[in-house]
Amino acid sequence: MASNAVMEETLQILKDHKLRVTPQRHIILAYLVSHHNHPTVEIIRDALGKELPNMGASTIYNTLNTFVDHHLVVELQNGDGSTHYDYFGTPHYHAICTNCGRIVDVTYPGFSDTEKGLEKKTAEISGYMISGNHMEVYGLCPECQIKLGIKNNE
Amino acid sequence: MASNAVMEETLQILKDHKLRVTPQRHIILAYLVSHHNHPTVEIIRDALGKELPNMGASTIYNTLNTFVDHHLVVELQNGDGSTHYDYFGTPHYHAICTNCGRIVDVTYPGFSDTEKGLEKKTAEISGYMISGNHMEVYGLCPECQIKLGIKNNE
DNA sequence: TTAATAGATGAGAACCATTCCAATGTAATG
DNA sequence: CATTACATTGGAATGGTTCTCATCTATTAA
Ligand SMILES: [Mn+2]
Ligand SMILES: [Mn+2]
Ligand SMILES: [Zn+2]
Ligand SMILES: [Zn+2]
Repeated sequence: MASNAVMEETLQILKDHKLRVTPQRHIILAYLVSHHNHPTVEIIRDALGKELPNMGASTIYNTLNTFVDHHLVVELQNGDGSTHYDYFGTPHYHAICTNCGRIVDVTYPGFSDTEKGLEKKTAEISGYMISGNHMEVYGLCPECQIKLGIKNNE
Repeated sequence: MASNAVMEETLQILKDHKLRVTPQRHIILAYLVSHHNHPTVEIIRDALGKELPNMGASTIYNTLNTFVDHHLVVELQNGDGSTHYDYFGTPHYHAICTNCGRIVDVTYPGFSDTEKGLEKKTAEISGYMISGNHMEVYGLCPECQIKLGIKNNE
């Protein structure tokens, strides 16, 4: 699906939730839809500073929290002290480097079944009414493996 | 396995890593081994205040971070702003209530296979050298379902 | 045992990501 | 237009965690 089709669809979700589509919300969402680097507030702020120089930090936090509340965006921690954000259009999970903090998307055929199975089992065992999940896998990214001399640079 | 056997075994792990077993480390570890309530630093501090009234907050943070570094303890966030800690003797994952923050342990026969499968797939796809994972499932705990009128109190 | 070194604790200061607040601005409603 | 509710902004406040450094304790060396 084209990026602007994704945008249209997502903006519609905001409207359906009776949220106003302000310029700030629009450009933050556009940034997240088109970048999958799992940015922090600071990175978003720097990237959008030219388009909306006066956008307050609290607006970015408010906006992202709103997106999270409506399940458009997920929050991630990689140990660097600040929260990372990710537009969650396509189901996936994350591999996080324990050395440099790099976060990469992962999915595979059948992942959805794994996920559904986990949620179903959890509901049965815990009695929780399940609304979602997060899976994270930790390890050394390929670059750090080389940097730390664990793997040879081929 | 008896609780003090678990303690002995875990203290040995500290010694193997050439870490000193101080009174502070001992009682914090004992607390975590015998409580599975996923406490915060504040809760640990209150609980142990009678045994070691002068224990500094920084000591608790240092100690817990050390345990985390050596994979004896895992950190959890439930959205209340502070980090929760969990002695991780037996592999399990967590169901977290999105309303009240309650964290409960979950496991089931075959969970280990699910986990191993996820790690293996992730290594193949991402090239990461995997060292661990975290799985969390979100939803409403049974009490909150009743409290919010979603489920009847039977 | 004593001396030297490294490791650990504790009190409080500092940090800093995030939230809160009050004032201002703007969109929706009718 | 008038009213109301929603959003943005900048700055202040918050608070969990880390940092600093003096003190203390365990370990090792002599
Ligand atoms: Mn992602
Ligand atoms: Mn647990
Ligand atoms: Zn890395
Ligand atoms: Zn609950």
